[in-house]
Amino acid sequence: MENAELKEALQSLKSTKVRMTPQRHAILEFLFDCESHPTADEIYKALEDKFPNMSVATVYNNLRVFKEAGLVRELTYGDSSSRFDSNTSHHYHVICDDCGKIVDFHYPGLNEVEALAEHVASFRVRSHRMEVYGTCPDCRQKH
Amino acid sequence: MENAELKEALQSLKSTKVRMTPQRHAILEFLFDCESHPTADEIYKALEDKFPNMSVATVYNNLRVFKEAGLVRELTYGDSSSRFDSNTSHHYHVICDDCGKIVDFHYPGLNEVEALAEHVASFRVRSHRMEVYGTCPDCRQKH
DNA sequence: TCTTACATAATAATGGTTATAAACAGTATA
DNA sequence: TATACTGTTTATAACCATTATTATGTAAGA
Repeated sequence: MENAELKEALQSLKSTKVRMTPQRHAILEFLFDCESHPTADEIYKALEDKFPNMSVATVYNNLRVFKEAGLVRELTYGDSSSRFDSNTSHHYHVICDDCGKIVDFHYPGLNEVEALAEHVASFRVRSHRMEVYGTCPDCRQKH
Repeated sequence: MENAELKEALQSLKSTKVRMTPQRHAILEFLFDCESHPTADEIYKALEDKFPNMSVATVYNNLRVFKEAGLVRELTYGDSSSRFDSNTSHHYHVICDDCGKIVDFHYPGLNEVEALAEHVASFRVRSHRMEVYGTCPDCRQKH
């Protein structure tokens, strides 16, 4: 199945001097097809069949490249390692504190938050991030 | 100058089996007097005159103790080290993508977000987190 | 005083991330 | 083509925030 957002991302890289390589394509493809927010190591492991010789540094380097190109967002949840998210779809997540399950969740109209922040802090605002934490139905039953 | 919130925090620790030590008092005092959101290392360095023999581990251990007691919040952002915030009352942060500067930012009425998430995901919602990202005035001038 | 539980300090270990250097590959220009 | 140039990958070492370990110290209770 084709992924339109991936195509768009690849296209937008062509306008920069960032070269497309097999490794980069695979990392991007994995990220855009991925439902969750993988860590760099998870990406690395997911691609080691396809690229047995790929270095971890390559994953990190390219994630940074994509981040700087605005295609990918880095999220830190307080556990040891960063997670990465293809930055295209604007939705939020509800996260279970117990089992880590992530449920998508649409909520409109936080543009005003950005506008207000821009005003009170004199920042040029680029984006925002929001998550809701709680206990999922399954974990609630266990207790 | 006295700090009412610090007193309150010290008081609330008495009801637990957490012992008050000079190091703990100093860490708490520094955090509550601090305008910014220091890292563990910044706290460590700020107190090394007063406690030349204090271990970094002591700072980390006690920050965890305070966190578990609900007195301190740990903020994990993209940069390498965690930051700690004594202001546990609900506020949000605007973060500079370039230099990491953090500015506090009050915004009312995201309770409805929790309510909606609770409804659509059937979670029992406990909390939420939001941050706004952009470029601070200083970094904007540099470019 | 003896015992127990909690704290600190010093140090080592862990592990995610980044820096370095050498080999490699695509691109442009002559 | 040949050559130079720039960007990329790989492998490895280094870095650094955080945690684990262990020995020592200290407060509180019986």
